Amino acid sequence: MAEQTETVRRTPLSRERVLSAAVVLADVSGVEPLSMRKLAQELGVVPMALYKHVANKEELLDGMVDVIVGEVDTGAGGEDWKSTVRHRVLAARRILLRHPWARRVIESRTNKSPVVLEYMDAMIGMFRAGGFSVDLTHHVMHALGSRMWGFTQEVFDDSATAPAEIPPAMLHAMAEKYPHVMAIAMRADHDDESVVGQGCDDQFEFEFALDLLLDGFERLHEQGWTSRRRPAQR
Amino acid sequence: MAEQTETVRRTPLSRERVLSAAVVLADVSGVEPLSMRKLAQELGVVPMALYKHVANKEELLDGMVDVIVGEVDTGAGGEDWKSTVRHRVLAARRILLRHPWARRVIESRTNKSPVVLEYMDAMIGMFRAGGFSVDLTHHVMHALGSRMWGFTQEVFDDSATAPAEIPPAMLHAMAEKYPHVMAIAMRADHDDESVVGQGCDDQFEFEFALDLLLDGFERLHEQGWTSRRRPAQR
DNA sequence: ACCTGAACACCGTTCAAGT
DNA sequence: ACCTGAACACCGTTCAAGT
Repeated sequence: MAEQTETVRRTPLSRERVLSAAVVLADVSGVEPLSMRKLAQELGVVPMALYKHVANKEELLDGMVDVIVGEVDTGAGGEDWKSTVRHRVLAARRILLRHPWARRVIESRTNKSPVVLEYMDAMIGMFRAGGFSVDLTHHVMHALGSRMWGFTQEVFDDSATAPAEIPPAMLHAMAEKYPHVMAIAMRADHDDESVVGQGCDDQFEFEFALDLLLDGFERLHEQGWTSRRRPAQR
Repeated sequence: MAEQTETVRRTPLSRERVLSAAVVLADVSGVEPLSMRKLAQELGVVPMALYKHVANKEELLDGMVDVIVGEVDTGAGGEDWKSTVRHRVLAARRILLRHPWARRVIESRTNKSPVVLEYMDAMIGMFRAGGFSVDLTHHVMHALGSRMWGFTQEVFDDSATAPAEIPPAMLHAMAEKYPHVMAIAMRADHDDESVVGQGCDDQFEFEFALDLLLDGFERLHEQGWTSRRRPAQR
């Protein structure tokens, strides 16, 4: 019996095994319910055994981010800086969409791991290779923000306001209180055949904003922008 | 003695008192350590007493966001849609900077409260009043994202990589591994007198990105953009 | 030296027992 | 009917006792 238990735990615990098990667990049921204790149980190990491979839960989360960032396809650039950046960001997005919890965790990390620094360094390098000044690149990276990881905080979630099971009386009341929100949720455009409550195409929204930013960056670069002048003042 | 205790609790508990106490507590020591139990203690009340005014901790957080959003100065618009939006966003930012925890909490909310819906409705209305189509406004709101609340996730935090107490040997090693990150952290521009590690001006970065977006929105609007065509394709 | 069970100091929330 | 103490089912992590 004790022997069989030994057999089950054949593969010894390692940082990698801990991290990938954590990623799988988060993929399956989210990060919030992910606990050191549950992770240990999943690995058939006593909770304290984890602390041999990660100092604490914070470091576990750091490691999980590294796993995800490591999955991003860094091959296949483009011809110019713009398509290179675009490709990398969309490659990151593909990974992030597979690990929805990663968005929140990446945002909560304060210490940048070597893996994360390397990713950012590469992205900065793309702008520099495109001839961007250190100055402009700096601001451009800030403007890009979390979009460089392929995600945005969807703070405008009209799918929640969308039709579904909402009773007509309530819809009517909402349309009176929040006419603009409802107009968008309903996509009721006068000069167009209205498609009611079709939800959002997140990928389209992401690329819309990404391209808007990249176009803006390009314009500033071409104008030889420096931080002496503000973008609003041309 | 029992009488005095009564006297101390003079003002009866109310939803408002619970929420504002929670906001104060979060301002002082952050949201993470904020617990129902500590909040109750702060109010001189048994933990369960809170549940008379908020259904659970989620609803407490919802309410806290409402308090913050309610603080945003909604007066004083501008002449055109652009300056109106700009003013509102920067007004929101002023409030958010006073409640640093609110950023994270706003992002974590999935249910939009009436207060939040009203804020978004007003913002959508600003674009609509500026002549924006429902279609364009929809995408523009997505592109604005959390920036409509006056904050961005500062995922590119070079203050962490900045000088401070980092030993020169380590700085040198980092400059070899992450040359681009360090170049930006050091602000070492060749064709300019280099100012070493001055940290970031968050307000400048915020306005830089905000204006970049607003300029982009304006351009699309003037071009009569519709979602049939993608922004990258002009 | 390594490993780990029990313990500590917390949580949010339920529930039954008190008034 | 209202209020609340105790309890439940969890946490992350420390630590001392076992091997």
